[in-house]
Amino acid sequence: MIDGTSPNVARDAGGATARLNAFGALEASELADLRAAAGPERVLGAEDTLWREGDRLPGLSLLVEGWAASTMSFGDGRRQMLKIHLAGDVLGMPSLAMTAAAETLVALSPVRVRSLPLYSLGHLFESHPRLAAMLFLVSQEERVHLMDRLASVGRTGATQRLAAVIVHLRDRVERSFPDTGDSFRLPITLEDLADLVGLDTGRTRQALDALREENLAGWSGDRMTILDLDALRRLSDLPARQVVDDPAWLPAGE
Amino acid sequence: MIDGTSPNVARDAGGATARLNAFGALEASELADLRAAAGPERVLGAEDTLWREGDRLPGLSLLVEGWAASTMSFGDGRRQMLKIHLAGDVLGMPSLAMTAAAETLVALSPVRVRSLPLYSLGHLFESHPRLAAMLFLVSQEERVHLMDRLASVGRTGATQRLAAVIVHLRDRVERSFPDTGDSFRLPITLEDLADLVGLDTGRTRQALDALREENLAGWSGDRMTILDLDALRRLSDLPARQVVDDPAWLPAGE
DNA sequence: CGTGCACTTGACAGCTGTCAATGCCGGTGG
DNA sequence: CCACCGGCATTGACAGCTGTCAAGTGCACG
Repeated sequence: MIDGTSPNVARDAGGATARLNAFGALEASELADLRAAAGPERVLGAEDTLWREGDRLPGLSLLVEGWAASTMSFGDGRRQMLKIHLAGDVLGMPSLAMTAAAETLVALSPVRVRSLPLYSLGHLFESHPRLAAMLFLVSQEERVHLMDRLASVGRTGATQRLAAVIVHLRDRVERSFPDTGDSFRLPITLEDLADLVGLDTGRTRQALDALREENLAGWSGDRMTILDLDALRRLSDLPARQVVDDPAWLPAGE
Repeated sequence: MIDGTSPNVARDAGGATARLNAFGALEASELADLRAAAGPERVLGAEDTLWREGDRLPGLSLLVEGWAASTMSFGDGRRQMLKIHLAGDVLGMPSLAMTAAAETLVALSPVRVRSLPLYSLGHLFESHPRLAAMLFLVSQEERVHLMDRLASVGRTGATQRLAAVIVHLRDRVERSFPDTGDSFRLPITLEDLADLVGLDTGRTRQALDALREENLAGWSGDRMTILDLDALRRLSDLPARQVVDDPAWLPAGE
């Protein structure tokens, strides 16, 4: 592995199963076809760009290992980080609906990715309806995540926003790597974190200090440590989202 | 019709086709099954609630006619409006991934809705993969929309944010009702608009005045009038998103 | 030992939210 | 018909929060 902190739970089928399994166990034939569809692994370095907003989307990518981020930039250079992607995430789905990529995708650390050709997506909807429905559900989950972020950024102040981001991150890391303790690696710069929260670096530092001061969370070097998750969540004022287990309406596997 | 301003383009199959047709024409059998799956029409009054965040989601709803909004509220009463729904929208999809509804859904005007039972969603993925893929694409489009909003709210000031919201609204109204001119009905209160943009009513009024001052847009009573769309879009600093026409990878219709 | 990059800190202006006072309008009840 | 009331909109004062900018620090790298 490139990096010592990514357990291989996400490697089953090139990084896709960690997220999909949340909505029900994958069957053997589904897994096999997923494996077959994904292209060979490619390795990219930190700060490499998979694609830029405005580009024609080259296709979907499965993030097998490492950290990546999607961002949107404004004309004056301001940048909003939309999401940090972890191993197991499928990259590029939103832009499928558009003629040009809506987001820029950059590696935050060295990453390993496998591309997923578009025709195989069509095949997937035809041959594996249950798998397609799971992909659909992952997208709905992302929508909820974005809605949470929008509400947080639109209606709360610096510290509260930062708390929300940290809690979200922790929940996602925990779900991908269930054995994560109260601290996880977060290999980004302060400016990246500021872009993620929607603040400048000065205010982000202040907010971090505030969280540290109240023994809620600490960030040193590239490691985020949660000191009081419940209090952080209360501060963020967002409910703990619980992903549905195995929706009754899912088509049966074949 | 309840209200004089909604053309019936969206009524083909109970409100779903306006959005789905964007990604390719629906076939006869697809249409017929959609029609059959949707429940009877229900009429709700303005300010009626379809469901509240935290509720168990009663199921999907097709918005046949009228305006609705999804919102998220914080403990202290602050509220973020996530989206204004138009006739043709499918309501409730994000919460499918969760055990409890993530958003509150309220009618902004009298509305007509048809419920779409969950088991029929499973059937849809099995029997109409092409239709399922279109529903998938609609979700991706929504993700891009949320990403745009997040970037706008996170990184731009009051007037710019308001401009972005107005442009987004116009684009969506225009797409659902192609014969819309430079003005459309927007039956919401100033406070609703403020909740949508992520501002208070005072600042929203100021921003509206600023747009009016520069002959970009005007809002009087319940009607929004676009005076200079290009300038508005430039101000918002978000690219004009172009929805993909007929993706090559879509499964063939049967 | 220099150079560059990221981080830290602080002053300051500008923007935004809160709050309160006022006006407007439609609906209700006398 | 008229007085009253409640909801919504408008406006302004004010404090507080946030972004910009600049200077200084520490560290990794060459």
